[in-house]
Amino acid sequence: MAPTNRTAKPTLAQVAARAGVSETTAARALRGSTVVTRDTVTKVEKAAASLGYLRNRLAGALAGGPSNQVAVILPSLSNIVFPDVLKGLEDRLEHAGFHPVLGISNYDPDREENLIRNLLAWRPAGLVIAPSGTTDTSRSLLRGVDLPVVEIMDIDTDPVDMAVGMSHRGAGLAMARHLVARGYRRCAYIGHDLTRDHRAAARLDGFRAGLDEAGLALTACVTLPDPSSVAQGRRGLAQLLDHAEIRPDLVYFSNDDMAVGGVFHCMANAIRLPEDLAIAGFNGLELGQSLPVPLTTTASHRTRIGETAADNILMRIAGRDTKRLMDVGFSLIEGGTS
Amino acid sequence: MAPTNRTAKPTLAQVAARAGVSETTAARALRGSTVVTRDTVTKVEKAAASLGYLRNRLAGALAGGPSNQVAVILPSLSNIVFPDVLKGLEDRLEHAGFHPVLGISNYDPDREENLIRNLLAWRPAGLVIAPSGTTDTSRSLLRGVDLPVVEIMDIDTDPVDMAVGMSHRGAGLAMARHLVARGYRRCAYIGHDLTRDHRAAARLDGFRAGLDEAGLALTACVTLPDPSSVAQGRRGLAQLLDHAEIRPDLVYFSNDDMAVGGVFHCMANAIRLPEDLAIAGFNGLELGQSLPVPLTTTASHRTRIGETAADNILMRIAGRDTKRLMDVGFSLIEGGTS
DNA sequence: CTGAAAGCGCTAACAT
DNA sequence: ATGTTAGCGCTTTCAG
Repeated sequence: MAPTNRTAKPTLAQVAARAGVSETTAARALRGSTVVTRDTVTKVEKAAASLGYLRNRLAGALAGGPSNQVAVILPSLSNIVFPDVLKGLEDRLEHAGFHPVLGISNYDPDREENLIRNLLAWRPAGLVIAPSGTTDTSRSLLRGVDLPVVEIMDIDTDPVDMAVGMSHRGAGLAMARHLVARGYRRCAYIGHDLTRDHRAAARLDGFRAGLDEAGLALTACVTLPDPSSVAQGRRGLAQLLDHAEIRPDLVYFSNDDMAVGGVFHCMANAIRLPEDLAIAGFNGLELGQSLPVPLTTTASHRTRIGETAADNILMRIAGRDTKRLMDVGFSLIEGGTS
Repeated sequence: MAPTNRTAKPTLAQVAARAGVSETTAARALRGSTVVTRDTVTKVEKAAASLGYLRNRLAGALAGGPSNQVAVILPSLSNIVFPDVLKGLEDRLEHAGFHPVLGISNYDPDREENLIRNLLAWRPAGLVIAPSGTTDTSRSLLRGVDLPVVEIMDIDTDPVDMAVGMSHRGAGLAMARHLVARGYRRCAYIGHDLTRDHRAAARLDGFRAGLDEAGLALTACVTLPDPSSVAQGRRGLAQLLDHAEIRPDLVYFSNDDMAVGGVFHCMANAIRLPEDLAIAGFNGLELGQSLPVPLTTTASHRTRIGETAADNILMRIAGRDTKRLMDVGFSLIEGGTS
């Protein structure tokens, strides 16, 4: 009853032998093929259990069976944004018996290219990637493979296969229009490292366009070299208010982490929100909405992006058709900080 | 120069043929074996590139080559804690050319057991698990395999192979002693679902023991049925202050997310910290330390746990010896909320 | 409903 | 330094 040997893994052949059937039948029984007799299934299952048999999917996948691995490439795990996406992905994959194989590109296109190559070497059933300045080589690698590929987060560019996300430029634009309509005129921006995070850059671009429509321009634009964080946002606002020639009536932050830092700076310095200063962020994190005064921001539907990406990978594996572009949209949250 | 065919993946045999060498030599060249002539390496690499060859690790691993996959099983991705661990893991694995294959148990022992089985079927080079009430079957599965296994987060129980983490009971105990020494006497507790999160339960247990040493007991103990969150913490404190018969001078929260919610409740209701009420959390998240008044809490070294786990998996793969128990410790952060 | 044969693409031995 | 041989453990044909 106990596994006989801790090193030599029992094989299907051994299970078959013990059950007194052929390897083929044993395989069919174990995978729940309907053609096998209930009787044989029981026999084989008993044999497998008694040997402590553990299916070897390496062999299975090599022999032409399906893989249940999906390569997932994300730029970072440092704030909650990508874990939220991953959660959505994992959840749907899990329910279908699939597993994500993870790679973190750290916003580095070369590392990303490497990851693609390494993960494809495992012949996954699909690939999901949140691109970070993808190289031509990367794109041609992805184009050359015969498996469903979903590019996530962004739908502003033309995907190799499928894309799930939202328009970041559109989100920045919508926020600018909204704030201009509410009467803000002296808008400043505080962001993190934009050369790496091109989606944040797209939002800023859209925001600028929205101001421009009203004949306005940013009164100040601070970008800090480090990744976004609450501490960074707090520091950024302190710096901006110290040095800016024009005192802004609103600050648009590159994301909610940064914006919450701004809110904390205001709290600590008796700057009233939104009377003295308005603040807006991006993402719609729970954190921002739980503040004493909820943050004005744009909700990005991160988990839904993950779920939709997974669902479409799974659909394609099942042989069904999918759309090329899936826009999960965004929603403006009118909080109390503006 | 372009990949010849998008479906039929070129094999090593084809590369070898085109380079005019044997399969073995081609393999050696491609994997950077030192015995091959620089000349042949060039030839083979050229052939591989021209065919758009992509290594098939399924075949390699099946044939006895090394796997570079490491199974990783975590209970959740919903707050930043496990993503932080995963980040540490991924970072170190990545640098060694390894990839995590992920499973999320959702704090469900049965799902965990399933994940173990499914992930082991891919014959990973190692396995890292943050157990959630692991079943006997799970433990015997893990004991029966021939690969390095690290149980992470907790070192309060005896590991199957290796364990990396800290004593959660110890953290609760240390916090209680610290707060008692600072003069707090009416301590309450607010937590999330403890039946699922046994590490939070261990902290509470330690905290109680610490109070007990001073002849004290919790004046109130609220546990909410849902997962932890800022909103939940805020609600919990509101509820506690409404209903508690004894007004506490301190509330220990199950973690920082919850504690930050408590801080927000105080801010919104003009409850002064720490004069009217003191608050303590657990984890040492950046969020809590960026508050206008930094949170009193215990720093758990989450990323370090991930890094250490990965390092030890890698050491064992390299054939080196490792310790059974690795305590990364914790550190008390004396913030301004106590 | 079950079985026999062939082979997935690679790597580790063992030659040479 | 390179080649030959023999599988790894399974799944897919194709036959009964």
